[in-house]
Amino acid sequence: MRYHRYVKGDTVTRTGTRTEQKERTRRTLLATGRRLFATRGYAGVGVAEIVRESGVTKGALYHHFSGGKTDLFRAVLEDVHREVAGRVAAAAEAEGDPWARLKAGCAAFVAAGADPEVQRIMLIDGPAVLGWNEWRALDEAAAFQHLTEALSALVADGTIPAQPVAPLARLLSGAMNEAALWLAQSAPADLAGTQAALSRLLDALRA
Amino acid sequence: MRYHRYVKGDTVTRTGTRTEQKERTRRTLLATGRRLFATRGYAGVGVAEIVRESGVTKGALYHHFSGGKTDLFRAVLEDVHREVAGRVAAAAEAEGDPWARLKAGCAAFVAAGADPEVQRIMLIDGPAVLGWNEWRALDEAAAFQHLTEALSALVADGTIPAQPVAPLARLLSGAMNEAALWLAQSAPADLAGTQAALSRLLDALRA
DNA sequence: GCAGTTCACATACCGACGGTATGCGAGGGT
DNA sequence: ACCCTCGCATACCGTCGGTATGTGAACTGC
Repeated sequence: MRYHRYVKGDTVTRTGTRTEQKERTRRTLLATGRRLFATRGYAGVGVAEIVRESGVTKGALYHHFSGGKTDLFRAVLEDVHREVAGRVAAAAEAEGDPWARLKAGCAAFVAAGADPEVQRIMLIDGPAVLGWNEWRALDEAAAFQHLTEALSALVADGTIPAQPVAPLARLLSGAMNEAALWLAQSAPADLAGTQAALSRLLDALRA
Repeated sequence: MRYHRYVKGDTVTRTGTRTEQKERTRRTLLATGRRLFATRGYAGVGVAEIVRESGVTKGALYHHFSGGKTDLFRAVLEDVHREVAGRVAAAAEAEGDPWARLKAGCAAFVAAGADPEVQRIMLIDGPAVLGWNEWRALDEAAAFQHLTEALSALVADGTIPAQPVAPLARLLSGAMNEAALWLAQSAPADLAGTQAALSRLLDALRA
């Protein structure tokens, strides 16, 4: 029941069954990678540093993420995407009518994206590291889907004039991405102004 | 009046004065870098390949761009930004009234961004390589400025309700960036739909 | 038109980094 | 109690970005 790591110099002792330990190592790598990627960017951090701060070696990293640094980043990005999507969904579902849901979801997205940690990973390095196609696929499965659904509902009930929702959703998604990027590196005073501008933009969509 | 390059094996002969030759080398490096960065991305191309295809060595590259690969990319990105800004300005100035200028400029930007070469460099790798702050500064000096001026004019003449133009410009800029990204990797049929959605979004801004 | 200087490169070399092949030893099934 | 599994550790390699130094043609002043 004890996991004894094979180490040359000293002997590191770890606890738990093998699957527990595996999961713990994986989570540690994900957490360390996320922290480092967020603070210094994908290109600015090496795998040596990631494994060092995780208390493991490169062997462990490549065992869990066969694609190496890129695979680890992908996993981190997926986590971030899920987290943001969760926040957006929670904010939206707290509201009753479709219009309020849309505005709450958009505000939540901008607020979430304003987190610098989310930012650098999701909006800056994500497309560059994985390529825009793969990044888009991840986004599609996360927050973007909520946006499309909300817009569809609003078109269905006549709040927004009939039109294809897909291109509109892309435009709004891009607008909010940019808003989040701006907020992360400006005075917090701009948050109100940006949210207000977004709110006006959304209001303008109503017939 | 002849420039004789010092080479071990064979002897490459070049023509022109020293400043002419310098400028030619610089332009060649810029052109090669732009082509390679556009097709395979910043991380996907090495300096060895750039200088090989340029017919020079690393010494030349580091002589012209002391910051190395990053500096070359920055210079390429500035070129691309200038080019896009030029296209946008030309399209806008061809129109008479401010509203038509805005719409023409936006359409031109989306069309320009749809060029995959512009795309990868300006919208994907740009922020990741140089950092968002520096990227933003370049964009600010280029196409983004035209957008802000156009919006200011429309607010001044009452076409658009009075409001701070800066955050609105950022939202629209982000929307158009995303639109361009989408267009570059989708069927050309989507261009019409996206342009239509953007047009509707802009129309919605009018009081 | 010649001597000395400049400078636009070429060459050689280095450290760092991402990736891989292999070894090991504690779980865990039988 | 045995052996196989597998989650790592260790050692090693190729590549790549960057740098220090050399070189000779283009310029400068006399």
